[in-house]
Amino acid sequence: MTATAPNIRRAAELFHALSDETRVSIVEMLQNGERCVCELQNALDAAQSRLSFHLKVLKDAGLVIDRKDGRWVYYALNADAFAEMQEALGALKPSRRAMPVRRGAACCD
Amino acid sequence: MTATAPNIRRAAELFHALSDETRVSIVEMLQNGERCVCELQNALDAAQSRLSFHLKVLKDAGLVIDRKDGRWVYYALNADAFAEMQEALGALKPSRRAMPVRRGAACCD
DNA sequence: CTGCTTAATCAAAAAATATTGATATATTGA
DNA sequence: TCAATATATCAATATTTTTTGATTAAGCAG
Repeated sequence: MTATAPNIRRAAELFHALSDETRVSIVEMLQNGERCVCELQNALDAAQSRLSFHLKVLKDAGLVIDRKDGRWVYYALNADAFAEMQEALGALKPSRRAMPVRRGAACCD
Repeated sequence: MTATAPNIRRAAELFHALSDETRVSIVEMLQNGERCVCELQNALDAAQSRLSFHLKVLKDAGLVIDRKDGRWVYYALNADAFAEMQEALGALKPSRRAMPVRRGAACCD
């Protein structure tokens, strides 16, 4: 039992992709449609290679897709991955019938 | 403009809290009600100080609350933070009317 | 009190991530 | 063809996280 269930691994990967402010900002910018790297660069005032790095993290996690057009590369959000994330989050959030307090029984013996 | 909007910072903090497999596993265990540290320890087969560390990350982000009872400390999920996370995610996911492809206009000049 | 048990904290080491600056590749326009 | 532009990638460094092994504090049973 050293391995982690794949869904847990995947959930962590997805959340990890959004665990950084720069990446959240990128996603926020892409919220209303695709943008090329240089637009993001201007808007976020981030060095080119830094942006490239974060875009790769997002892309590896599947949260964005890219499309090359001439010398530009346009990035856009991938709705499927966001849906996947919502499911993952839904599966983790406290269930309606979780016992809030467990009286009496000791936990460890 | 060095500072990040607080909601972006907060979103990253929340996602960060779930960006690690151990922490996702902890949350999954707490899904059905509170557990004391030693129970988590047994179930996850993790060293005590390691678990304590991850519980602290979750607690600092507000995702869990703790309750001391005798020599045990019980941890439980905090529904409010999960709701907050769902909102954050909802705000980031592609909007229904996002232009999928922007034809024509060059991006940078 | 004394001795166990639970759990937090701390310091050091290890591992993973992020940033920077340089270089490489592809595309376009002159 | 040549120069300029957009972007990816790489290597080195810096920074942040995570793990580990003590140590500490508090609660409880004898």
